[in-house]
Amino acid sequence: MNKSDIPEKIGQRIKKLRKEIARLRTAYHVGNEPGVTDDVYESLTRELRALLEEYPTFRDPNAPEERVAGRPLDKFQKVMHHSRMLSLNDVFDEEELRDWEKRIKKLLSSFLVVGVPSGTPTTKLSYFCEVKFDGLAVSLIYEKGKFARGATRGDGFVGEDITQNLKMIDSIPLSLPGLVPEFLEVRGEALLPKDIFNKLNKKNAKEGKTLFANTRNVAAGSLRQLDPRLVKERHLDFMAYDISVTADKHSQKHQMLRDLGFKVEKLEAKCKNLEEATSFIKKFEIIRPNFPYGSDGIVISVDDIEKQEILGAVGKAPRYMVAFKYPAERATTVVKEIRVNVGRTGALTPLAVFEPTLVSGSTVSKATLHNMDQIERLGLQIGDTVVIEKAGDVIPKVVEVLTRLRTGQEVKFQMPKACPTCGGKVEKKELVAHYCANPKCPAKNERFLEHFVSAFEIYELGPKILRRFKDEGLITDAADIFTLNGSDIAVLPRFGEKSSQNIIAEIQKKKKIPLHKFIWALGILHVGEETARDLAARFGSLDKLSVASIEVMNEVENIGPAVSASVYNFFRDRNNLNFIEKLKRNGVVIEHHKRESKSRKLAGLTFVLTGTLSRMSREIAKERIIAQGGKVAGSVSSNTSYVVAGADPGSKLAQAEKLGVKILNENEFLKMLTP
DNA sequence: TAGCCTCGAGTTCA
DNA sequence: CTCGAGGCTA
Repeated sequence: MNKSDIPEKIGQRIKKLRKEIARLRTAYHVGNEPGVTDDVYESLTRELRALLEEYPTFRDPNAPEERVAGRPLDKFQKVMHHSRMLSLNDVFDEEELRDWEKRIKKLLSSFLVVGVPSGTPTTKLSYFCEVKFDGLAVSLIYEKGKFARGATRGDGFVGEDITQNLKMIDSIPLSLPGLVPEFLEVRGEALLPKDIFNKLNKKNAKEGKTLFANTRNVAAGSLRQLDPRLVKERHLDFMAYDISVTADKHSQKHQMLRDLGFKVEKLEAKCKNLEEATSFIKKFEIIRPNFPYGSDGIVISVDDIEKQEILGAVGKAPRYMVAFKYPAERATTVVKEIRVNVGRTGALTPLAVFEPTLVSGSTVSKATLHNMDQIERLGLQIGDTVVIEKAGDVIPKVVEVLTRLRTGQEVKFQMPKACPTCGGKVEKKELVAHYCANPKCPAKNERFLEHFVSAFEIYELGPKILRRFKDEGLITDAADIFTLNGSDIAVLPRFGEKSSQNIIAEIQKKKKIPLHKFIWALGILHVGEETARDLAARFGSLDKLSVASIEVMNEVENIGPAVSASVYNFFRDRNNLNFIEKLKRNGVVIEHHKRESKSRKLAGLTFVLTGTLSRMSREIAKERIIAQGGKVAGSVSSNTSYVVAGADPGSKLAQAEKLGVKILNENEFLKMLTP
């Protein structure tokens, strides 16, 4: 929200947020409604809190966000906890973590060292880091070594007695070995492993039932079941993290729990300082996606229990412990503007611009909306609050519009009637796409230049440099690139002698180009990398291709009427022929298509590459597969022969596993490549 | 002619 | 990565 917004608007936003948050809360508790996930709920709550912080006048002691936690349900017996079950304060980045350290050090110094003025940092603090599980906090009571009672956290003071259900969890010991205190309390998290969650959802999908949103919902839902047999079927797990015995260090308690036969996560760290804690946080961030249990963060505590006691708790959270929360997978934000980009073909693509928002570890400020249809499907208007996520953890995507948060001030978006860059006429071709009809549109030309140099693999010429060359009048079309000389470039500010020489050398090196790359570079409508290869293989030279009839082209595999017409028309256009002539004049040499190489050992096989290969780039891997008669596809299907998985593989690996496609690691793949 | 599969084109952030 | 559309197949 903008600071210049008048308070009245803020007040309305707060009201709307409160209402929607309340609605989501009941939907979650009563109706098990999927769709909107916890992330969305939390994202909205965060906005509300931030607004209230800035505009405290809107605070309302009776508002739902001031309530500490949900009330215990009536179905189960209520039990009083022996000591309050605290929850944790959250920090969302390193800076907030350092602020926390500053606060506790200041507190400790004023308590510990008499005579030292408060504010002086104490000696070093050591920390303990552990995984924060995404489950349900549970307290277990052991009397004379026997499991006597177990309860949920409830509101922290009073929880629900779910002893019967907890007994169904195999990893909760019913009796403890050796000599143990007469009364013992163990705290930990009841949760559902991810693989069981996935199986459960697969089964639900098969039976047409609604899917569970996440592992925590299942764990919480299961433990609320009145029939313990249902709980047994769910195969819940229990991870312990605290025990009511005296110890010097929190880390020692973990060891005691292990000795007593509790399951305690192995991944933990004793840290000498906050830097070590941060590196543990970073380490787990990488592991997290493949971690067997759901987790949304790391718990960092002051390891020394004596110091913990000095620090104590404020409100419902201890001061000696914080939860570092990883950024959510989904977040909400407000669409400020819908911008329109012009592509190489003149296609107009709308782009949503919104307040920079942290999602899945990076700050996102825009997302493509593809086309008008997509906007209508979403029902998106400018000013709407939307849910965003990152598809495959990379590309931002608008998932949904929260129409309930509308103020009535939203503005409907319309495709411009004129091209946003050149003012040219906009035509609606086919069903959905809009195009700028002006052949001289500067945006179109720029996109074409970028495409052209990337097909020629002239890596030194990025979009920014191309643009400058164009603005400075060094080039008017793509063919001019090949007659550039070093002194022209070196004149420009911020270009040195060396960098201009590099650019020139690179361009000269790339003058020779294989036929298929050249065809691709021309940017013929419907002719991409693959089709260009097919054409090159069939016709062998540009001259033959340029005179080919529609009928002959139609005979080529994978080429139908739309493509052949487009190619045919391209070579009947005088401008295009002139352009090709100019390229040749300027020194471009088109290598004739080489006959298939001797090795055809990969013929008939289709590969899909995912992740990073250590010994070669993806581009080279692709070339080598094709050189041996194989094919490379972009996505995994039942037709895929092999998926080659490098480091950090993407979702394609999971897809391969699902479809039972064979997976190769880099070494196996290399073996297959060498004849 | 419907329903796959593939390709093309446009896209984001660090 | 995603959407639309071209090409192939049943």
